[in-house]
Amino acid sequence: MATLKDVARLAGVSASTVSRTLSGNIHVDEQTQQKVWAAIKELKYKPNILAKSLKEGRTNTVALIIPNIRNPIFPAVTRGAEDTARKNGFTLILCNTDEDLSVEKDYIDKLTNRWVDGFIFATARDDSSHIMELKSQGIPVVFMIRSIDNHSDTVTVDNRGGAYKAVDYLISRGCTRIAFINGPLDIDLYRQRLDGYKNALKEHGIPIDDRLIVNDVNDQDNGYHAMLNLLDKGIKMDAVFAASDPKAVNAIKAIKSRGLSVPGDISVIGFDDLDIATIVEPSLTTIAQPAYDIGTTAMDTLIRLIDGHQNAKPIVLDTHLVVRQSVR
Amino acid sequence: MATLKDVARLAGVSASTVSRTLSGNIHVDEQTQQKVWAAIKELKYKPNILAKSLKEGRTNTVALIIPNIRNPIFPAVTRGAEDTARKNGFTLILCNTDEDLSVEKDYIDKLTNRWVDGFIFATARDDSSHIMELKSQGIPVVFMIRSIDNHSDTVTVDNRGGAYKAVDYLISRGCTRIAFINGPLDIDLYRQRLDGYKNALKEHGIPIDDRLIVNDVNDQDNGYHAMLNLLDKGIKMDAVFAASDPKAVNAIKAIKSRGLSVPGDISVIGFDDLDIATIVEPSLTTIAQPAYDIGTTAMDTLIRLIDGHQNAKPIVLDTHLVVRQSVR
DNA sequence: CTGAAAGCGCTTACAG
DNA sequence: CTGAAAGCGCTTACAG
Repeated sequence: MATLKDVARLAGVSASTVSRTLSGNIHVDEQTQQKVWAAIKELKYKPNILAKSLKEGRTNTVALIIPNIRNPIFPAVTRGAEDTARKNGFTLILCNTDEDLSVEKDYIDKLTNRWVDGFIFATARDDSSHIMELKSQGIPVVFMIRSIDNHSDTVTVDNRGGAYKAVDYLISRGCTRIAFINGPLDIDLYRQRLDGYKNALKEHGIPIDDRLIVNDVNDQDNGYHAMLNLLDKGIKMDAVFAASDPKAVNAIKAIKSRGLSVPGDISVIGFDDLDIATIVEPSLTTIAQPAYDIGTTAMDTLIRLIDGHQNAKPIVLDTHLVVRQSVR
Repeated sequence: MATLKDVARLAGVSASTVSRTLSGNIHVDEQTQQKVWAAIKELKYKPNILAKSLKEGRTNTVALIIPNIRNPIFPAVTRGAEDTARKNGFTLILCNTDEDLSVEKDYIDKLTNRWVDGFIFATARDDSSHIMELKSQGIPVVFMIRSIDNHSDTVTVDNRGGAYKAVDYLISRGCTRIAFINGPLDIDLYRQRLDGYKNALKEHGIPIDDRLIVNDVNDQDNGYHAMLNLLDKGIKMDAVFAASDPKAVNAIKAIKSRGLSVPGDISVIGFDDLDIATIVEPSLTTIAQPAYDIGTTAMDTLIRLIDGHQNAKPIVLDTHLVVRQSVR
């Protein structure tokens, strides 16, 4: 492949001049420019980005670390992050960890070393001290969807409020025995949704029954057996709040598999508003989060950080109720 | 951040020696190594991968270009590609084009310039001459899922055979008026599936009725209105073969929306075997493709290419019928 | 407006 | 086994 020097030689100028006409921010004589461009075309020259980045100390590349590419919420969020990255001249590297900490650490190791200008993490858990360490080294880091504490470079949704809305809606439809299928509590958003669930019950004077709460549902089973369990124990319930749409879909499957009907016997409400919410039957009533906007906002925040600005406050986006057929 | 030189200075050795103890393939005195490692630890030194790659002319990074991250077949395939990349010490950059040629060209421009050692494309169309040009420049390129001609570095599925199986099965269940909801014909796999569809009909002596064939269904609508149209025209049919699971799901939605039942009035069969096949009601009978294996095989093929080997033949993986509830 | 030179942070023949 | 030097392909003060 042709290099800067090859172009310079063919055009009869110095390497500096080629570099300058390429960058465009220093004046180069018209005549000279013509010769340079001609040489570039003839040699099909493309600058070596590695060399450029090494010199400039910046790659215009950012990494987005997601925990599970097969959970559709992440592709949805990714689209927003991608579009915003592109709009600002950044390339996005997408890394999927499958919730595996060692995979995540490998990616960080590889990418930290000047490959990328910054990170967005959608993988934070309470034990993510390795990410905090990155941050403390001065590497731009933004937390998205999940966060580990209240620092400023964070884009999340109002999980407490969203969960409250879900449960409040169920209660308004006459439900009083409301089960909660929740994710692992070492992820803050599940703690927050649990809070919202409890708050709503309390405010309506409905006692909290711990037997109705299942935390720590993992990604493999994703609520199917958790729901089956609840059903088979004979615990009375008239509704289920699932902390994500995939969990809600699995809960519906489980309920049906026991010969019960949704929402006839048990109402189900989810959290996300993914495509599957309109595929499952009955279609899923759920709390919508603005996936695309989460992505764009997180990327904007990261780019500001890379450009040396400070971000004032954590950003918390709103959720809203989408009523479909799964609540009576 | 600390550099090689900083480490060398602290350890009281030359940069060469640090580099050698790091690489591990040239003998360095035990004593010296100890000093070097101590310095590395103390300074928290991490090598600058940019500089390393520039020198070595290789980044151990590969790009996977996919057309639509929200179509679950691509996340599924990506997992396989990722795992194989990691196993071989490569980092995977995932790029989503949203079927937009200009986005694709931007990615190629940026990544070709030494960012990546090779590409896997799942985006090939008949007009993808820009990809062939990459190949002709000697850059390792593998086609996956979609291909543009029969060259060796290609991992696809037996689309003709798969489509044949689908239609053959419908016929075996007594269907004779079989509609076909297909994708754009400038993508080879849809031409092949069309071939398989026609072959199966011919072999069973069933006339081909062009009014039953809808090609060029795009990703936005993805079959919903195509199906509605077919229904509203009053064209008689007892089955639908959809060229992908998302299209099949949308066809089912459309059929139901007209008050007809699946499979009572119309049987539906898909192609993919994604999670949504078990979410939709009735659960979807479909032709399964080995998504994860496609990913691993494509990545293996690319890595062989990067390592300077030739790949003998195009790889064509098999499909199989998964019977569920959507065919009577 | 342009060129020669230094340097980004590595690796690797070349000597010893 | 180890060091000094050259070089990967760029960019950018420094001179002129």
